Amino acid sequence: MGKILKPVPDISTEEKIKDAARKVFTRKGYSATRTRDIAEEAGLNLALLNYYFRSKQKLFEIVMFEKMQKFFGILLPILFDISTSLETKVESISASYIDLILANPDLPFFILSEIRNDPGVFMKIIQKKDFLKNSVFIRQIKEKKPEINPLHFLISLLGMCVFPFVMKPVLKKMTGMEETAFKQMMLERKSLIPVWVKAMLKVK
Amino acid sequence: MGKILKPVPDISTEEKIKDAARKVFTRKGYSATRTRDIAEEAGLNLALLNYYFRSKQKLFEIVMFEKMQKFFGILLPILFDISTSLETKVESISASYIDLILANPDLPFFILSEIRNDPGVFMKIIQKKDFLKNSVFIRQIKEKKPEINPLHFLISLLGMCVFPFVMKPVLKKMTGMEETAFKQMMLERKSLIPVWVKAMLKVK
DNA sequence: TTAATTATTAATCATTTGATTAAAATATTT
DNA sequence: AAATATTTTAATCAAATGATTAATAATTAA
Repeated sequence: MGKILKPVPDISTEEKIKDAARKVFTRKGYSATRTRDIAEEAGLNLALLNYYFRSKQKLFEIVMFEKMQKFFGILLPILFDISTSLETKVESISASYIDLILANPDLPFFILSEIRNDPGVFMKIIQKKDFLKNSVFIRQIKEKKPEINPLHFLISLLGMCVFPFVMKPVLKKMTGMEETAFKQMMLERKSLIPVWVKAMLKVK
Repeated sequence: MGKILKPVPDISTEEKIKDAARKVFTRKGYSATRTRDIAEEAGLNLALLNYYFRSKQKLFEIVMFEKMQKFFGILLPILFDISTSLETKVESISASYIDLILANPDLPFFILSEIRNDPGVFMKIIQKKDFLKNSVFIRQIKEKKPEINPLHFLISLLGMCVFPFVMKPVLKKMTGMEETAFKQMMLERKSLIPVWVKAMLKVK
């Protein structure tokens, strides 16, 4: 017998709410989320949401900001890395984006959806209008393919990495594919996409 | 003077409601749409929605079904066309998808979003689980690239066509790009994507 | 023209939902 | 231990929202 040595270090109420909010908001989006869903998910009284965070909106903003940092925090450092080659950047983006989304399947849809609903939320992450054009990545593409708008390649690269996750429900319905098979394909893409992008940059 | 010859043929109330519902549902999604938004958009009394269509849900299903037909009605005939080459199919898909979405900018996000919320709505369009695997398109790819899962190429093709529209709000914020410049880029992609896909199928 | 049917409106209902409050429980300080 | 501060709860509020109703207007049939 004997008393319990570690008296339940237990996660704080505030953090329980944020955890639940992350889960529900990213799965259902702001509009479809009820504050009661979050309270239930957290196993807490509804009033505690307003006690710790002032409103649904405020709680959402905290979650949204976190998620945006996750999503763009991977991309931006790579795009602006002066020490790596274009090829290396393409490999890094493929690998880290696919790994990130495999670990956070609802992330891309959530981000794209909420930025679409309110492009204003995006401001806190992205400062200047045209900072992307001066990125190392874009300049490296322009060097290799001066005749084509370099944005085309960034868009295609991101599309090949992210879009499969966005269309996953469609894909599953159309192919009968299971989750494990899907994940397997996404792992394959980590090495396929760089090969494809290199081919795209070389052609014509 | 003289009386009006055509005495306002005017669109029917029922159609006015559907028009408004199409617009509001596709822009905001099911959850964020208020029946009052639709009534206001149509310039009609709220009760008429329930008079002509039984409920918000029923009205939504009609719109959703239409939109799915639009979205998949383009893709499926091409994928199953036995009379065209793989190259032709890739060109058709690029061209017709990009044109379709340029004319209906909210379409892809709406479709992907609502299928994600309720994969059941998809059933009415897609019948068998694995019908895609037996499509001419997939077989043609398998012939040309037996060592890679042919789905990879379909996913990449669709990603390159559709994803730019899904990430448009992000793109605009990050580049300061205007609507006309965006459209211009999408027109360029109609010819770029087939070139890229061919290169992807050839490489390695 | 009158009667019957159909379409439209304003008012209202019942739920849902984000938020608040006052009391109770728990923890902290003195 | 008593006093004070903090956290949690149940009950409730007000506004929003999908839906209905009963009365009115417009159209069609007799």
